Amino acid sequence: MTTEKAKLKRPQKSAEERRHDIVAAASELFAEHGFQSTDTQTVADKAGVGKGTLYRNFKSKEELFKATLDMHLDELRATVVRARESEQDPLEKLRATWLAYIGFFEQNNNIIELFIEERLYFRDQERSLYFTRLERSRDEWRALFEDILRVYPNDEVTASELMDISGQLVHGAVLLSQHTAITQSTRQRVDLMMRIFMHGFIKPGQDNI
Amino acid sequence: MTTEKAKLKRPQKSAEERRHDIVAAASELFAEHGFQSTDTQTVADKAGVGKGTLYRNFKSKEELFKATLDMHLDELRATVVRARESEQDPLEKLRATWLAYIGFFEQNNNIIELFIEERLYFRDQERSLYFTRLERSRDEWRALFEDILRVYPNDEVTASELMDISGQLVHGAVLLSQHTAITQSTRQRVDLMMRIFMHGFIKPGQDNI
Amino acid sequence: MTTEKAKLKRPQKSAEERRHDIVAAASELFAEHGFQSTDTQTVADKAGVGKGTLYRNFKSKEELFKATLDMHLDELRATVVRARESEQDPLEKLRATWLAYIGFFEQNNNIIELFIEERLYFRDQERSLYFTRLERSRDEWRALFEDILRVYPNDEVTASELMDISGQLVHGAVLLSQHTAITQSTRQRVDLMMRIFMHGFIKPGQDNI
Amino acid sequence: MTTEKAKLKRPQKSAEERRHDIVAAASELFAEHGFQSTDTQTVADKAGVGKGTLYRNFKSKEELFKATLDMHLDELRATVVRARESEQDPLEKLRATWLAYIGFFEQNNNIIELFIEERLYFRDQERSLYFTRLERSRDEWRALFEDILRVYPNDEVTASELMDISGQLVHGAVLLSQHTAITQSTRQRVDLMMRIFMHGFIKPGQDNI
DNA sequence: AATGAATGAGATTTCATTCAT
DNA sequence: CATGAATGAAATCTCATTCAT
Repeated sequence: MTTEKAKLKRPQKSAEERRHDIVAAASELFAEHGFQSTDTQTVADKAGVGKGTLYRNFKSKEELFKATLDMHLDELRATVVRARESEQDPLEKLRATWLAYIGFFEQNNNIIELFIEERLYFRDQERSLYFTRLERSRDEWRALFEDILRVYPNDEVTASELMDISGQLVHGAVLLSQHTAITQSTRQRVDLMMRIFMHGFIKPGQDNI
Repeated sequence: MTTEKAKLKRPQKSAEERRHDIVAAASELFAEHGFQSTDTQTVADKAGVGKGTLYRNFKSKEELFKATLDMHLDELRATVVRARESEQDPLEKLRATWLAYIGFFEQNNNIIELFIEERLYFRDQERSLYFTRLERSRDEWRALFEDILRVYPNDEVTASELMDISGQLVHGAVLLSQHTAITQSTRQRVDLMMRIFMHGFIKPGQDNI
Repeated sequence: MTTEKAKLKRPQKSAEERRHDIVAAASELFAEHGFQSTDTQTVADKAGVGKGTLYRNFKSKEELFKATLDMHLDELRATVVRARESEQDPLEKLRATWLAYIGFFEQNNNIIELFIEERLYFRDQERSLYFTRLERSRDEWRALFEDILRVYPNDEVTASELMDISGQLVHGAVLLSQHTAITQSTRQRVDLMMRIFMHGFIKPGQDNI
Repeated sequence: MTTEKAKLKRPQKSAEERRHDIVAAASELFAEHGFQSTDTQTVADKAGVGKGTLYRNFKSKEELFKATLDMHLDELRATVVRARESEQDPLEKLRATWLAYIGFFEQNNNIIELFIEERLYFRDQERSLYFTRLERSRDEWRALFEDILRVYPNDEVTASELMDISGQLVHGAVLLSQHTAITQSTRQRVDLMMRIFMHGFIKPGQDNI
């Protein structure tokens, strides 16, 4: 009788925890091998659940994949928001945000590839999760650049344009970071980005000599 | 009329042509569906050859995939070199090269994803083709930035650093171009990139007001 | 009636039974068409399982083939041991063993061909299962012939030699039995073998007339 | 013009020779890897001809296989007949024939497996070539044993029975020779076979002690 | 007549998903 | 509700045979 009770208690983990375990396991495996090369059996094993449980929680491998992307996107957003709010000065907000963004992808190896894979596989079905979210946060980014332009007025450039260049710098950094010999710290790289972004590489007055 | 007759006979293409047909078909399909989701039968059909022919020319699906990447990389290199040599002024060389680079990926839709897929699937086996090539052309890029710095001396930045920022801008542009609502022409975007890269967004003298 | 109900439900066989079903089906098909000409789909169909089940139980077609051979070798050994132990007198043991051996191959049509196929296909990989087992049982056979020589001493022949001749007679019988018009029963053939083996065909005293 | 002539002379080999080259190449390969595992490309390469030529000479791989078997059977028959005719005394004829038979298979490694493979693959179609031939030569064998029985009369055994035992001994020897540690020469083994075949292993007078 | 590139049916094996227990 | 054995569609690759040159 007492053992009965014990038995019932075993699968004590809440549904929420179960889902989380699975997503965590899946996340690592997807990042390591990609979506197609990761097999559901391996995910189930790593999560410590049966394959049936996996399918009770996620309608399909695809949905599981998207759930892992979602999880990472939530983390990314939280990281970025935290960074932005840690500073007062608009330029320092920008620096902190860039640092957070690039740092996030450095710590979550291969994640950027996952977002790109999604584009390949589920192209037909809908818009990519990553870029949907990116879109959604555009206004926040734009606001940041508008703040910056308020401090450093420049009627030859718009907040949108700065936002685009910023996006390119950051995504370029993320994409290349794993493959360029990393001789500098992320901090140093971000500082360089800031310098060029702010002043360019041409010294004032040197211009059209 | 006389060529018509020739066309009706089946196997009168040279081996070279055959390989090319296959790679061309594969290229489109890989770009559209990715490596794993592309079926060798479909490739053969699209190339207008039997599956056996495909396997006579390429030892495996993987080898075919890599041949596809190689072909694109050859094209990319040719495009970029042509652009660079079309201008005399170092800054104009840079502008032309950026334009060519981004233009190439705009015209070859989804190709960047293929290079990223390669990273995911064949990670264990060897270095990615794309980044191997990138590495190989670093010296040419660096030389360009050294030329530029000769014209616009600046001892606060190195050619390597400019090269890194340039790489970020370009790859960021490629990655984002397919997903950002494109309101400007590539030309306009490159001009903006040049402006910021050269002068930053902060007007001289405004600095730390 | 109650069992009827159980039968209708699909997967209620034990893992052991499943494996056995598959091996049984495979055995028949291999014996009929040989290893290479037997299609795994056909085996699965005949066993009443899906192809996936077959591969869950046996890593490859080859492993299935070997499992089949193993099963038959187990049966053969059991048959032979049983026969040998059914008699007390050494010569009667021999007769019973021969009978069992030949009878086994008569009842398991084409099995000898399977053992020979194994030799052909897997030559490079390892020693043939059949001959490995044969080797292993040599001591038992030799012991039998030593017993016999104890009863009928003959210093012109060794137990090993008798064993060799016995082996030839038995394997020759197995090989030929399916192809010679069988006018006699196995029993009669074994009796003839015994007569010649014991006394030869030349009557005493007739020798070199 | 003169070179023209030279060109025409190139494929100087007669059709007969070509066929022979192909069969010779095929024979080795079939013996080494078996029928199914031998591929026609390899045969063509080894024979030094194109695959088309192979198919001009033999309707199918199967026909080529049978042609190689036929060739070996012709050789076997010639060898055996030569041996038989080399002796006058019936018993010596037998000894010589056995020796030739076993020697033939010792020199043509794995050939016995080929005959057995034929049984497996072409079972449905017709009688095996080997056993068809065996059948055909039965009369000659029987005549030999009748001769022997004329010299050593024994009304307890028939020529047919002796022939069967002889067949078993010989085929058993062939089958086992490649797999038993061969400590004796073929000659020695045949002598032992003769001794037992003639007198058995039981000394006269010892019989039912 | 000889060649060997092209063909495609067919074979093995994998793996996402289901479902009886 | 959890499990994992069972499933079979689908994918890669091979190889006997054909046929244009």
